[in-house]
Amino acid sequence: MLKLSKKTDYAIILLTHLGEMHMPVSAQELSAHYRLPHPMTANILKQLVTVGMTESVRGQHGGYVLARPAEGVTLAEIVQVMDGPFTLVDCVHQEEGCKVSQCCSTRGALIALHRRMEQFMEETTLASIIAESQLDLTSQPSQDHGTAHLS
Amino acid sequence: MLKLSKKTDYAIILLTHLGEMHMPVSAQELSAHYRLPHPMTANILKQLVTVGMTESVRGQHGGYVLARPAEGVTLAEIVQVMDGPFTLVDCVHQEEGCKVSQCCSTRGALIALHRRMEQFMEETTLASIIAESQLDLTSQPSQDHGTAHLS
DNA sequence: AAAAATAGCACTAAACCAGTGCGGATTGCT
DNA sequence: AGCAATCCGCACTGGTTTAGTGCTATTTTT
Repeated sequence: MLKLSKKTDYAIILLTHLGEMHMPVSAQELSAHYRLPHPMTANILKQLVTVGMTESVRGQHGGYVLARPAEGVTLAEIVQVMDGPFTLVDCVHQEEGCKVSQCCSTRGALIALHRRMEQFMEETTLASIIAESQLDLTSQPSQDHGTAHLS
Repeated sequence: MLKLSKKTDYAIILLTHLGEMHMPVSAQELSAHYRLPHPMTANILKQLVTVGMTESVRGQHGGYVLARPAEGVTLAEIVQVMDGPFTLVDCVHQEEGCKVSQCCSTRGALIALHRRMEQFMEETTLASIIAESQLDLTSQPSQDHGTAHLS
């Protein structure tokens, strides 16, 4: 299915939240705020620590902070960490072409789509997500979830 | 996982092939040519008939043909038929916003990515895939028919 | 009648996803 | 010192999806 996994989706939401804060936020708070199952939230945050995207503060009033500025965290990286390497179709990463390359006409088109997605995800950072959401807040409260700013 | 299912991938390949031919091609021939499991191939082609993308010719020397000109069959449609509706994240299709919309900053960016992918898939037709592959043909003398991991 | 092909079902094994649980370590507060 | 909040690391489970298989019937050509 051409779909982000829930874990990836959650990770994006959580990281974006951390990017807006400048003090540790606990898994507890995050799961309550977004109504996500607490163990899920905790697992995701733990995983993000192990790959160096967040840092943790232990003990009471502890929590998580972004390990790097929000400008430096791309959507591509988040997807890669949570979902594994992005591979629209397997042959994208088979450098010498698939085994039936001389009769398969579709590789070019699929790789083109793959590249476009990849590029968009590379360009989109937590900072740009935050910036866009700020715009929406000022213009319209809830209709017409502003789209095109990133396009 | 952000990936096309194998069935979708196979469908694209098979339809592209049919788009290049102008006579019925049997499931037998197709599965042999691309080294795909025959029952798989047959199932996919049958499914494509039921949704009106291909037509079948029964009996000896029968097979499948495109039901419509290759210009009118989009990648979006194929994905939709084989994989179900394209939904990068669930909230893309929740018109009134997700339950935490007022605190979720990420919807805009994900919808932007979704729209881009959708647009590319709408623009890409079997005809354009075929056209592109014709260009590549000028430089591919590979002669390897090992296993068929095309996707 | 035999052969080649599609039609329509139903089934299975394996992988993956989403979510849960628990015992332990670390820190802050009282 | 003791307690509570919090992170840490690992393992487990139930359910869904994917990929692939099988069988019987029907249609058409030779």
